[in-house]
Amino acid sequence: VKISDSYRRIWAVVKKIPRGRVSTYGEIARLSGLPGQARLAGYAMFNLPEGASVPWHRVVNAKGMVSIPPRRASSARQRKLLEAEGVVFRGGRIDLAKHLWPRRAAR
DNA sequence: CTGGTGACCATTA
DNA sequence: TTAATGGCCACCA
Repeated sequence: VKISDSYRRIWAVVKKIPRGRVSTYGEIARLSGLPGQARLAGYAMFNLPEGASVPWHRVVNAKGMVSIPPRRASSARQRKLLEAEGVVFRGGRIDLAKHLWPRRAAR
């Protein structure tokens, strides 16, 4: 399996997300030095090696929702894992203002 | 090489 | 508020 350098950088950033917090694909891409490549971040999660110590479940889309197609088993698992960490879902969405990592700088 | 796909996103209507 | 649109780009047949 060919693993690109971009994947490694993305995974390294995802590892930094603290328990009980979440980040978005776009944020992860930006923090990985790959601005505008949110889709690549999603691809990197999809292609995670089994058993990798990467908290993939703490990455959601910009709307604060689980972005894995419901037909995939990991979709329900992601929500379960997050709730177990204290992340609150409200109508299928997470309040990013409260759980997003890193915190948005005041603008 | 070309074209289709996707665990995305900001903008516009 | 939701829905469509265009941009993004690695991967694969």
